Amino acid sequence: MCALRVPVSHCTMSIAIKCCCQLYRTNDAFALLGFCFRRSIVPDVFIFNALLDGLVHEDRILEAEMFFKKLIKELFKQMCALRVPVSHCTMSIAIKCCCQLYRTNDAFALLGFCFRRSIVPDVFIFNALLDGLVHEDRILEAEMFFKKLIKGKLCEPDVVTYNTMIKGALLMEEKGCKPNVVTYSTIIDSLCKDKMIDDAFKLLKEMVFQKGISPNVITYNSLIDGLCNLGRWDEASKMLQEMVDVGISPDVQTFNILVDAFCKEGKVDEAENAIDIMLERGIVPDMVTYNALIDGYCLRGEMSKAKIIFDSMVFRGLVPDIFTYSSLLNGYCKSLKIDEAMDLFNEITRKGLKQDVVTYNTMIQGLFRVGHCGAARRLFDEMHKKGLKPNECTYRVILEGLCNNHQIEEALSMFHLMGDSKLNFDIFMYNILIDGAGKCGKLDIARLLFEDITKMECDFPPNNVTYCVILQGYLKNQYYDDVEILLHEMDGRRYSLDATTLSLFLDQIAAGLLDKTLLELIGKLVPKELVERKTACFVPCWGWCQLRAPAVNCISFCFWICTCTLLHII
DNA sequence: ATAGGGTTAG
Repeated sequence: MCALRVPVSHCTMSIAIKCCCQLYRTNDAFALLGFCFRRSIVPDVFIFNALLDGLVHEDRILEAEMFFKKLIKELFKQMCALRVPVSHCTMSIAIKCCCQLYRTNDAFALLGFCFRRSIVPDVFIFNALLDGLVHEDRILEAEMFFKKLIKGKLCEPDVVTYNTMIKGALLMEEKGCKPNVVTYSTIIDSLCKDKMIDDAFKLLKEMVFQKGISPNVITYNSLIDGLCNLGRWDEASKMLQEMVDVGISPDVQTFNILVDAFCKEGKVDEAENAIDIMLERGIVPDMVTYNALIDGYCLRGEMSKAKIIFDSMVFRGLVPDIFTYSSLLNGYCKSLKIDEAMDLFNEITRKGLKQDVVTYNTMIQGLFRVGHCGAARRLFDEMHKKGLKPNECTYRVILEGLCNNHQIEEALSMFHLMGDSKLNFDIFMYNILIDGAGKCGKLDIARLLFEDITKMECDFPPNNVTYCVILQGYLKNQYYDDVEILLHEMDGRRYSLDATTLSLFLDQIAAGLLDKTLLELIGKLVPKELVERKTACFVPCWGWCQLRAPAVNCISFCFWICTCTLLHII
């Protein structure tokens, strides 16, 4: 193969090694492993397993044991010597390998290696470790590790994590150690937080009907919170009713969940209603209740009402905390009352409360909004001096602020600085910059950034927003060459157009800048749920269409309706 | 032992 220049891939080696092992020629397989290293082919868990399996087949158990112990050390030594980079992927494979071989302790040692090498473990690595513990019947340790992951926000658990934990709970029971309402509530709560509410209900059913364990007020609160966060209001109120029916009284936290959910939806009246019910039931609103309500008014820019709630809170003897001030600060900033915001910002320190990264982020954003870029930057420096570490949100706010104030070059240099400091920059940051560049008329920059993330091996592929903002950049700058390709790519990725992008398309088609044959393709990119909405709006919509673009025929009728709905024209 | 407040692109 080498003589014929047939490329020898990882797959080839994997097959060859497996083949040798099964033919009782493990020594030859080890020779091939050496070949892998020389060729910089990184062996994976299947290759290691084949080799170990081969040794075991040949009854070379001691060697297998030794091989395994050496494996990790040797592997890294060889890899380092050959300058094969020890990547995140290598560690992931090695850890998984250990776990599957009932060597979870070794796997945890490797986790330490990760931290020392500043390789950030991800959900796959944590899942492997959890699974390893469960496999070794170390369920309690698994449960502790799981809680540590959640509390320390070390990773976002995924469906595999939960399946492992559920499997663990079942295994626990088999061993005669029964999981109780706390075990189940812990898992249910994490499922709810991750919007996996249907799985949470599946687990609830299992808990109630198969294990005979009754949910408590905490279980209900978690479920109600999960439903509210998904906007599934009917089910949330059903749960609330069910809770009362089975004789569990909603407590202050239950109401706080409801108040907070109403406020976030902008339904402050309903939140006030909930507080009235609360008072009728003799439940005393606490700090969290007031903060939620204040935040609700601030989000709507109703600062005088927010202030009234603030006063009544103080009247009731509650001392406003950093959350209270932060909401008010956000409210003033959002309504562009920058002097009031600044006064409040200074008041925080006077009241003996500590400024944190959130209050700084809010204030910096506010200053950028009114164009006070210098003041915003000074605050950013001040934050540094105080030893407060800027987070991803800080950088987003600054990038967006600079872009909106036409300082795209500064934004770019800040972005590169972030890259050097190994801060996590993600698709959000790219979207902000692409959008900003497009708005500043720097389409070349927008295109370069877009190319950056569409070329192979980028950690984060462009998302729906990326496509929308790059398209907006193209349309605003009347550059149409790639528009159709981009739309096709969006279709292939099942992405959809948002209201802003749609309206830009509409306007330019109506103005004759873009060919109307694009409409069919655009129509495909309108979210389906909108197509099904309100047939009653057909008539006025059609009239509006003809008024704005008489040339449009009915191929894209649905598209037009959706556009109108999106733009709140009907 | 398990649950509830503040900042975040278009």
